[in-house]
Amino acid sequence: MTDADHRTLHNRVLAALGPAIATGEFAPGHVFTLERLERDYGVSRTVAREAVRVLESMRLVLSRPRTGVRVRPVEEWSVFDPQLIRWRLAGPGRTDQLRSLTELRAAVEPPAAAAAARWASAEKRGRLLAINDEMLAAGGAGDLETFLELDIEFHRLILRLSGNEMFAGLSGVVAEVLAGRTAYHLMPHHPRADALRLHTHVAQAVYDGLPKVAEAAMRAIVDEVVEALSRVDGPRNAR
Amino acid sequence: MTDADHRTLHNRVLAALGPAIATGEFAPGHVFTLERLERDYGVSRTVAREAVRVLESMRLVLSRPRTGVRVRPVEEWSVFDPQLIRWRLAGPGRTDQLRSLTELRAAVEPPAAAAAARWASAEKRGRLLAINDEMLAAGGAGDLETFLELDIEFHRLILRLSGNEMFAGLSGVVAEVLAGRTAYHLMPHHPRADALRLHTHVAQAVYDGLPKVAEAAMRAIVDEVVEALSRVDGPRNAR
DNA sequence: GCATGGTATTGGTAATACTATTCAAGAAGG
DNA sequence: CCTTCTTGAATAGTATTACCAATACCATGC
Repeated sequence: MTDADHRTLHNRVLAALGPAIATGEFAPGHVFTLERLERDYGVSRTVAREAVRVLESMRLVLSRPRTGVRVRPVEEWSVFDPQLIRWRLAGPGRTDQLRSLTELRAAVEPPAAAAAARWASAEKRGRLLAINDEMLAAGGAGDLETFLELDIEFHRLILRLSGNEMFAGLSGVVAEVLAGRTAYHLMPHHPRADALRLHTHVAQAVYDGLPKVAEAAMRAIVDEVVEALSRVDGPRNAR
Repeated sequence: MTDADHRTLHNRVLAALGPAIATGEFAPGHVFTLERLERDYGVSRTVAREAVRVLESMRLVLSRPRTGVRVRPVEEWSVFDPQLIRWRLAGPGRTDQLRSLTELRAAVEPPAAAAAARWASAEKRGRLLAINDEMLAAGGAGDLETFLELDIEFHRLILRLSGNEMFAGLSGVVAEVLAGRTAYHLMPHHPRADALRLHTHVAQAVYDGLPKVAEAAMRAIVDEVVEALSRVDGPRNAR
């Protein structure tokens, strides 16, 4: 959610340069030099180099002597880098990014719910029921802001309870997606009654240790989310 | 597959420091200074800082004045960073990493196969059948090396054909897993007849534009892989 | 076509000044 | 006494600058 620490200069350069590359303003193949960065952002060579090194580790650019810094083809980018995801969500490609992330959610969350039902400890499974209760309350009261927070917490907890580090590593991404689809008004941001019921099913199934039920309920949730995104944003091929 | 470019000094520092952190030798909470890096690796301050910046962008460490560079808790790491995944696969935690990545594969590849069947163009779907033919040939001839290469290419193509950037972004990871489980001898590296048949089903279903069939066949493949990993490596709770 | 050398640009070092953060000592107040 | 707040020094990262080395592109000329 929070952007990278802007206290350091190289992060400020990244905050300008990263989005420029991520949104395609500096398209793949585009070349710039360190000196250019020094002039454009009024920073020293050291700082410019640090920024480039970070972009390099994200596989956004390639730096070579005599050539300069070249933007790499999109297929080579580390598209799972949280920073890069945030940059793309903030730019004009946010709809595409949101769609691909939502499809990723739809793939991962059902198995994650199943794993949580199988492996999670009793105490933590209880927390899921508690959050669900709060969600029902906030949803009924029409308090959309806290509902969003609880929704994020619910899905984050499922991913953590799965006991799989990779699944858990997606919790930040899922939070971005949940926040993003309301922030960008791409979804009807009204908690629907059937969605709420399905969350209860997931929580209860995880609590009762029923992997298949948890997986099916979660799949119903995410499939509906993918559907809703198509309705609002147009079907996939019509982009 | 290939490690990061070792031509630059900061990458050589990373090649030593990264694995040390990734494998827990430098545990979370551990603190070191730039001066320490300068002395240990015989590099200048500039190079040491560049290495730290990269680790920082992977969320492995936090650098603060007066404190030094502190290793962050594992839950905060960017576990999808390809570099980090490679470091962990090379260390003592490779079994756990392989298991979590395999579960990730199992979650993502079936939906990816379905998406490929829905959206991919005719020409590229044909390539899938061709690779499958080669796989059958190599498998029959007992040529395990080229079989592995083709297997990697097969799964990479599915992920690319899905038309989802995030799925496609996992193709490198899947390649690591496929290569890793034979390299570390954690799998019986004999292509099984039923696995081969299932690959054919996937290729044919994608070619014929049958998402549900492609998804089911792929799910059969990856579920068997997860099963096999449990058999060889022990069930998940007995780690 | 192919060698070859000039040159632009990054790679790396070193010295130095600045700045943020911590921590301890001491003062002020309860 | 004990607690809390201020103050200041020590420490380590942050940033700048200048300079030399290495590299790889590219034009030139054979």
